[in-house]
Amino acid sequence: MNKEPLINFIQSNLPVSKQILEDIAQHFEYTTISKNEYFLKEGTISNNYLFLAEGFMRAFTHDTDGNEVTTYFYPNNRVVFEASSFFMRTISTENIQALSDCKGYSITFEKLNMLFHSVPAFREFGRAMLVKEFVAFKQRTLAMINKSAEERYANLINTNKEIFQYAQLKQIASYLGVTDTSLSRIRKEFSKK
Amino acid sequence: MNKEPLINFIQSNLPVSKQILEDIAQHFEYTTISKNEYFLKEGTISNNYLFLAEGFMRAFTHDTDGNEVTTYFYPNNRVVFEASSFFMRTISTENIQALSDCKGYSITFEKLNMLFHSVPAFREFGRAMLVKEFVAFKQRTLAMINKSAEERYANLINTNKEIFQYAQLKQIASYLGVTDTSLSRIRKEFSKK
DNA sequence: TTTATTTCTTGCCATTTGGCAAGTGCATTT
DNA sequence: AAATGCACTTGCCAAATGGCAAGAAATAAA
Repeated sequence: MNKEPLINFIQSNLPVSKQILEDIAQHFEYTTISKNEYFLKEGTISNNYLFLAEGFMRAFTHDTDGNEVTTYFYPNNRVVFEASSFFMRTISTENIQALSDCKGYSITFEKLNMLFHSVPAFREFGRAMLVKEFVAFKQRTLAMINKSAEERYANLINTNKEIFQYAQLKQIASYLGVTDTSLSRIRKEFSKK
Repeated sequence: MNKEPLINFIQSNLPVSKQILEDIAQHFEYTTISKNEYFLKEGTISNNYLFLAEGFMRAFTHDTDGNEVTTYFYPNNRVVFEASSFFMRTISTENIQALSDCKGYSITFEKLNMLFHSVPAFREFGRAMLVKEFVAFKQRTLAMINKSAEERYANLINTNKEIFQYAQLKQIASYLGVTDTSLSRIRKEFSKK
């Protein structure tokens, strides 16, 4: 079983020896998730931390009216986890679903903590991933406040074009904070330019 | 120097012995910040992690047009830090400013890491604070997407009334993602009910 | 291929929010 | 007390976005 993608990813975020990397990677296990299946279901406690080597996923929750709201998209070469449920052991209000067939390497909460304990340097990695997600959310909040829907759309298409390849309009719309109707129009306007 | 508030706060988030608590608290130092002064200035690397015992603060940044956007309010009995700059050692794009005279206990990045190392259980505390902030931002993003300005206002006044005591309208407006004009109107509508 | 189903687009109009400028109220200064 | 400066409010109108329903296009099923 080839864990190169995982090892490369960790290495690019944490400068440690090849030996330690192997040691860390060994505790992750190969995982596949078929298109439309769930990595996490709301109502459960998340117990898996995943490095997504191939594929595409999205997180979503339901608003007070019961509508799906996409909260995040996960391209490959990223870690996928729901911070609050996974680390705080609380019941998740979010779902994480594969939008294409996915392959990756996952580790349980218990094992991850064991690794944090036995490989102190790896804690930095864990923290970095957490902070990274945090920053992404902060920026998104900020964009929601001071960018127009069209600007948010433009930014998304410029930085994450692959989203449009995997997700459907409605899912992207709720992520951008507009209705699918509006997104359709924005798209039209945008294509004129 | 009485560190009771700090000790009580840590204890409420982490079940460890009185002895360990004292040990942790001993590394924090008493800090005061006068009204309108800065705990963090954009352009610098944040090096302090603060437990705010008394007072009220806000974080803000500037949007692309140069306008101030309030990104967070910090009531007392909370920790105050800018995750990305503090933990990743990056230059902050945010300011954190005292909205009233503040008192608290702060610790440097270096010392905090030393504590995480020497008191393993305390790492859980650090992670919990990070996740807590994260969750708060997620919820705010969600609210920006699927709540009207009036609902966001109603929620804020119900859960954080003290904000209205310390912050001015314009600061609250940018936090809620509306103009001060609109907030003024929302407020008027709201008071009718 | 034909039919059925789902996704996306569009027209029409309503609602929300913004922009600007004038006005009011309160506090500080002189 | 008068003048100045902020913070906040309000009126008027414009711009952005939403809601609904019908239609077009794409996709899946028969």
